Formats: sequence, C-alpha cells, structure tokens
Amino acid sequence: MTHQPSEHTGAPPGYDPRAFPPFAVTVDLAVLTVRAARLHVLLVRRGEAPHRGAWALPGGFVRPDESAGAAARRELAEETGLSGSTVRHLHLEQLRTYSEPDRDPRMRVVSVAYAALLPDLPEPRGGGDAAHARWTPREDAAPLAFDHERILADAHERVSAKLEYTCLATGFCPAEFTLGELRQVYETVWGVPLDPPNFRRKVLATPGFVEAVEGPPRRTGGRGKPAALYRAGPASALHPPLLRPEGRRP
Amino acid sequence: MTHQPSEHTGAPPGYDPRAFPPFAVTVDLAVLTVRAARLHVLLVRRGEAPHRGAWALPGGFVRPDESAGAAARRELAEETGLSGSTVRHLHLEQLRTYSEPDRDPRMRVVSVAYAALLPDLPEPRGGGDAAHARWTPREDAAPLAFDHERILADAHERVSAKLEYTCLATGFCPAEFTLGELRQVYETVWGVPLDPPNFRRKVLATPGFVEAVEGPPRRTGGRGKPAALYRAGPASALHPPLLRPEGRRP
DNA sequence: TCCTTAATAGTCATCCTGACTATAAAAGGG
DNA sequence: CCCTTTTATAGTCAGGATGACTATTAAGGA
Repeated sequence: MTHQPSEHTGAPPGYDPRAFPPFAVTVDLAVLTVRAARLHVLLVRRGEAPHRGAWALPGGFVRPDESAGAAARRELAEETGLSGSTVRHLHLEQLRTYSEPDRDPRMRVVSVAYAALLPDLPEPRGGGDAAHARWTPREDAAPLAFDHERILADAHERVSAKLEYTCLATGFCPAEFTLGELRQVYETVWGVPLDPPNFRRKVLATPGFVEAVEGPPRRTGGRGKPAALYRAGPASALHPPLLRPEGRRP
Repeated sequence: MTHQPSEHTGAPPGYDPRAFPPFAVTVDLAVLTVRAARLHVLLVRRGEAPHRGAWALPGGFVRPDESAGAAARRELAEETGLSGSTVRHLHLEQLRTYSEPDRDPRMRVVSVAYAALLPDLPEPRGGGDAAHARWTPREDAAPLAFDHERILADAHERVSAKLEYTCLATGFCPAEFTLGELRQVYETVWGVPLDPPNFRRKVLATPGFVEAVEGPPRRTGGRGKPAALYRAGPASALHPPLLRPEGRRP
C-alpha cells in the first residue's frame, strides 16, 4: 500500500499525488458473547440517517492518528464501558474490509470489520449516551443497517472456524470455568450438540489448552455432579484441530 | 460500515458529516507462483519517491467507483498483462488491511492486501511501461518498500494455511497436471518434503479434489516413470484437512 | 545393459475419533 | 429418606486416517 499515484498504478496521467480519491475509513465491530446458552451480538440503535432508528453493529470513524485496530479498541471501550485494561487485552480479530462503492449512500466509505469475543455478559453501559447498546440473540439480529448482516455472518463463520484450530473458546469464558461451560461455548457457536466425554478427552489431551484449578470442585449452580474448575492454558493453537461434526457419515 | 460521525462514534462534537478524516485507500498484491520448485512473488521496481528504486508489491489506488477487489483485479491485469478473462476467474484472496498511521511518510494511506495464485509462469509483461515487473524467489524478496515484507509474510502464511483445508493448490497448477506437480506445490509452499505414496493416497481419497484425465500418461519431461494426468475437481474444501507435518513427534 | 529417478501399489502399526456403557455426586420431589 | 433426574467423569471398542516403509514398474542416460 501506500503507493504513489503514477501511470502504472492506473491513475490518470498527470495525476497529482495529493489529489488522491478521498475515502472515509471506519471500523465495524461484531462483538460476540455466549449468554444463556445462546450466541449474542452487541448492537446499537442508530440515531442518525441513513438507517436512523435501525439496529447496527457498533463502530465509527478511524481518527487521523490511529490505526484501524486502535480505533476498534477505542470504539469497543466507548460502547461497552469496559475498562481500558480489559479492552486492551481481549482478542480482537480483523475480519476483512468492505469497500463496495455503494455501501453508504452519502459518501465513499470503506470499513475494516473486527470480531471480538467477550467472556460473560456485562450489560453494556455506553461511555456517554450509549444506553442504546444492547445484547441481541444472534438469530434475532436482523434487519441491520448497511451491510452489517453480512459482516455479522462473516464474523460468525470466522469465529466458528477459529474454534476448530485455536484455543479462542476460552475467550468466551470467565477466568475460571468448567469443561461443561467450555463445551457450551462450542455447542452454542457451532449450533450442534457435542458428546461430553469425547469433548473432555479431547480438551484434556491437548497440552496447554486448559489447566486444572486446585481448589474444590465448587461452583455448581445447577443440578448434577459438581464439575472441576479450569483456567485457560498457555497454548494458542490446537494440534490436531477440534473439527466441527459436519462431515458426518451415517 | 459507513457510519455517520456523531458523538458516540468518538468524533468531536459538532463534527461536520462531510469533514471526515481524509484517507487514501490502496490495494497491494502478493502474487505468488511456483516456478522451478521454488515459490516466487511478483515484484515491481518503484519509480517514485518514497522508496524510489526499491522493490515493492504491485498495487495502486482504489478508484472512486470501484471496490478494493475490483481495483486488485485491475492492477493485476495491468501488471501481468494477463487477459481480462484470466484475471477475472483466478482466485484473489483478501488478506487483511494495513492501516498504521506512519505506513506512508507522505500521507495517511490504508491498504487492503490481496493474495493471488498463478498457475505456471507467464513472464510478466506490464500493460504499459511495466517491464519493471519481475518474478523473484520468495526468500530473495527483501528488502521491500513500506511494510511489504510483512504483507508478503502474511500472504505466505495464509496460503500455507489454506492449502491445508482447501483445494487451492490446483490454482498453482496448469489445467492438467500430475500428482507429482501437485505435490511439488505443497512441498514448495510449505518448505517440507512429503511422502509421495501417502500424498497420492490422501489426494485420491478426497472426493472432488482431482479428476483423472483419460488420455495416455503422456507428458513426462524428465526421467522416471510417466505420471498420469489429472485436472482440478469440483470440490473446494478438504475434509478432513491435509495438515502440514509440523507436530512431528520422534 | 546397468543405474538412477520417479510413479504407483501395498503393508503395518499408531493415533484419533465417534458411539456407547457405566459410575459418581449433586438437587428435588414425594 | 428414598428415588428420579441431571451432569460430570471414567472407560471401552471399532473404524478411519496417517506416518513410515517396502516393493514394483517404467522411463532416461551413461
């Protein structure tokens, strides 16, 4: 990137280097969490045209002195009210960039989309007036403004895929969690039930995925035998991967 | 996205919707091919400051009326002289967007990077004055202008990963190819030798990956027993994946 | 003709996974 | 207090997939 306009770039001859085509650059965030065994996404209600009153993914303009990733973290902090330290450390994944010329009816805007995973469910308290932010079940997130349904679908697919070969799932969990909760994350994001013994075997057989927490098997909450607690381990990748059960042969 | 500047986006209060921060948007292309059992990348020599005279990835400004993907295809056609039809059909993969504020010393430029795979080795004949385009062995592609070494590294990693779970490798091959040539693609991109019988077994066991070509086992070229010919099949994904031999346990 | 090279056919043991069965430890209802 | 329900956890078992090898076939070159 950052090319000089010149003949071979396709710019018109005699093109002035400073007279580049002007674009606005924004970020859009697909912030996901697992809540009550359902995948939720953070949505805001638009207060401005176009799509005034419609639900949309949070986002905003990239400022002149920050990268798109920095803008995404700033917007995330503003929308959720999470502490700077929390936002600074959580996983932000750049999805892709959407640049169709007609994405925005007012002007040429390209948007860099990010996906973020949040542990539990801190009700969003927008930094300023953002009581307009709400957790919405993923399947209820329609219609959305602009091409945000597409972005959300891409985010969902990317997260589903990354669960297969990374330890990302622990990002959906609190600091200490049970294997049942971790399994719930997979089942919720993938939308399929998993066999508890097999899931347990696989997770425990992957070095560095999770670490046992010493204490008693406290923290039941519901019925059933109390489960042991684990925390996220140092590993970041899964070898071999934990594949979605899709190629099922009966 | 395409957001209206407003208080909750982080824009200054009273911000005028049209006075968005101005950015230039470019595309950069990591065009890869396998040539003489080595991975090559298409580089151009810069004729303008900054980095005048340095090698760089081909690319250029996105025009006001085209998407980044369309700009990438246009630039690719201009740099390689490939036919419009060829360029229109080959696989272009959006990598990610690079937006560090200091990427370009002259102005604020964000660049959408793409990776492309080309079959054999059509010596690049730039559309206009682009005799400045050259195939360069991937490991010789340094130093490069701007952050292009980083982009190239990201492209290499992305392609390596996609070879594992997609049929992308056939994109490096001509219309008809031998399993040895296909294996060569994997070995070259991954930089590791693969066991020929095992590779063959895996490829043939994946439905739709390749289809046998009827004719005689023509097209030898070198020594050894002549190999049967295949063409790309209809499948696009590999289930289960063909994983890189990295987690080797001795 | 002998040697080298590369494709292709098989073998074998191991690892991983999906499908199940069984046991343990809680909560809740009668 | 006993019984049922629920969830966690321990094992078992067969089949598929893979890595490591051996063997055979069919060219080219010296």
